[in-house]
Amino acid sequence: MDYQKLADLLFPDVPTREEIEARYPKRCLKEGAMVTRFAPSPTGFVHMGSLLTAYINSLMSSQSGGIFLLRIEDTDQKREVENGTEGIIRDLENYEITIDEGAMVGGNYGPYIQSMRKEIYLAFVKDLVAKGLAYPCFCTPQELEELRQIQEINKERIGYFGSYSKCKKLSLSEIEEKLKSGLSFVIRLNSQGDFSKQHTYYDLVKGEVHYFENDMDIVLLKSDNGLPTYHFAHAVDDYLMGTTHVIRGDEWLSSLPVHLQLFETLGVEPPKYAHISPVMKNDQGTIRKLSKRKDPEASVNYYQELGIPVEVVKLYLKTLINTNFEEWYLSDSSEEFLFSFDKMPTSGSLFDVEKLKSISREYFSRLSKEEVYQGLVEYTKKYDPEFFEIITEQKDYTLAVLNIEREIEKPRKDISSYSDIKQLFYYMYDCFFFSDHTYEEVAKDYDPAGLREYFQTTYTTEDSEEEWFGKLKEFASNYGYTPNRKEYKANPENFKGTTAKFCEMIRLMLTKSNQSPNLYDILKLLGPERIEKRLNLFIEYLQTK
RNA sequence: GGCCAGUUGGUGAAGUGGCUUAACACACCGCCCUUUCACGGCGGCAUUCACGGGUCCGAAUCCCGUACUGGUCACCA
Repeated sequence: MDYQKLADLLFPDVPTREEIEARYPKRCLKEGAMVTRFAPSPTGFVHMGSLLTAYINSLMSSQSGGIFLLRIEDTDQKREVENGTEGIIRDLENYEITIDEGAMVGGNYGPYIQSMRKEIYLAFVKDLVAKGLAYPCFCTPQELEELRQIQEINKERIGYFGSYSKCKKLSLSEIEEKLKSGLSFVIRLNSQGDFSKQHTYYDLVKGEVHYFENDMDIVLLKSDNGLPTYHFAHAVDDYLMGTTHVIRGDEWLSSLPVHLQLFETLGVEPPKYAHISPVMKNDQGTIRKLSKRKDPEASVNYYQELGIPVEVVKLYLKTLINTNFEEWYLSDSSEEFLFSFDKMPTSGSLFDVEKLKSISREYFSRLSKEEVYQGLVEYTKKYDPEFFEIITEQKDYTLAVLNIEREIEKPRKDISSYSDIKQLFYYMYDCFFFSDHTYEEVAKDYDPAGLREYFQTTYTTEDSEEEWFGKLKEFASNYGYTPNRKEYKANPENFKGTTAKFCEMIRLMLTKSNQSPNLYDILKLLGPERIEKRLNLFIEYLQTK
């Protein structure tokens, strides 16, 4: 068979492989620099699993001084979503994952959208056909279905291979005839693989994996639009784009033999592969992949709506990528942390929102009041306009509120998201305090007279915290609240309660809640006027009880 | 169903033949500190690494089998 003739017949006006290759010179990067890529379909959004993949790719390239590129795999038009690419880029931007080159960003190895690379794939396919390594197949979906059924009945492997590859046996004139009659065709690989031969591959994450050579004549070029299949596009693109490391989900592990074979057939070096395990979820006892459709926490927007900072999600992802990262982060080490493939988990890890929130609390506790304020402004602007108004009108006051037990050696760790803040500090704002909330349970023996007297005679805004507390104790003590717990425990009937009880009243009066940060700070910030109003309300409330 | 991979507390996991009476972190529990809640401190939480067998002086670590979980078997990526 004259393969060159066949190639010309099939693809008359297509550039040569050499012409294409000339456009993609070898990259000049320093030793060890990784060229990685994120290659999603343009489905319009990035979910937690793909964000993790993208992030690992980005991390590995940037820490090695390499390139991270974004390629859009839009060879399946059925999957395409309007503005799908923009959505992906927006999500990556939100997560501050920098794309060095790629779709909508540009670069010297483009185009980075596969549908725009049609002639490139054609050139490579033509080259393979001319070498007898690929051939046209005219089998209809019905024929393939029949073949599958036969193989199923015979308990054979399913696929287009060996003696089942009937189009491989077509003569040139037969092909010519079919073409003339306008039959549509795909281009298949003429597989040289031997399924009985086993090899070992060293995956960067999974370690040694064993596989058999591929002997299936897989489809390279699809019939409908002349676009390549994923497998072929992957080989061609990553070769031309100079990808050194393919980091992808481990659902691809089983097609690794095909991909390795494709690179071999093209006569080029394959990239190194790292197959990462998916993020899982325990769904009422069954463990499965985190699903965008079923799990709200799989959506990257979920965290933005909750007000969990991007940095926190990234921090959490980093702990999933390499668990020793967390130890490093907590240790405040000045040394740079380097991620490594062999520390990545080989089996899927469960996504733990509790852990993420804990990381978030730690993160928030390290922020300055300005940083929290800034983040809160951005968050409320989008998700809570009412609160936004209030905090921008009362900026300095809000700053002071946010600084309660912050910027000290052991700051509070009770904020896990921007949406927590309003709930945590509502009582610092009259508009919320007086409208939305009710007092938490009130003990029967609260003594409003004592409270009133305390504020009339003893409390002053001038005192330092120690002075304040000293005076409070003294006052409460004279009023029957002992500062001595043991004494109280021994003879409870002799006292109205302990200092704690007295503080409890103040706290309830100020916040309607029986838990809050340090009273001293709250009193000071609220100021005499607000205190007076709250005192009156509280006493009124107690009298109705 | 075939093939491939994985399986260490409630969770993420360290661990690569003796330094492991299994690190660290989250969660949980107890105590201490204390004006509440947090924070912080101290302690508890796997006598055992899915199960069964084997190799070895010695196994979570190596080998075999079983179970379970996941992935994959498209002109989808």
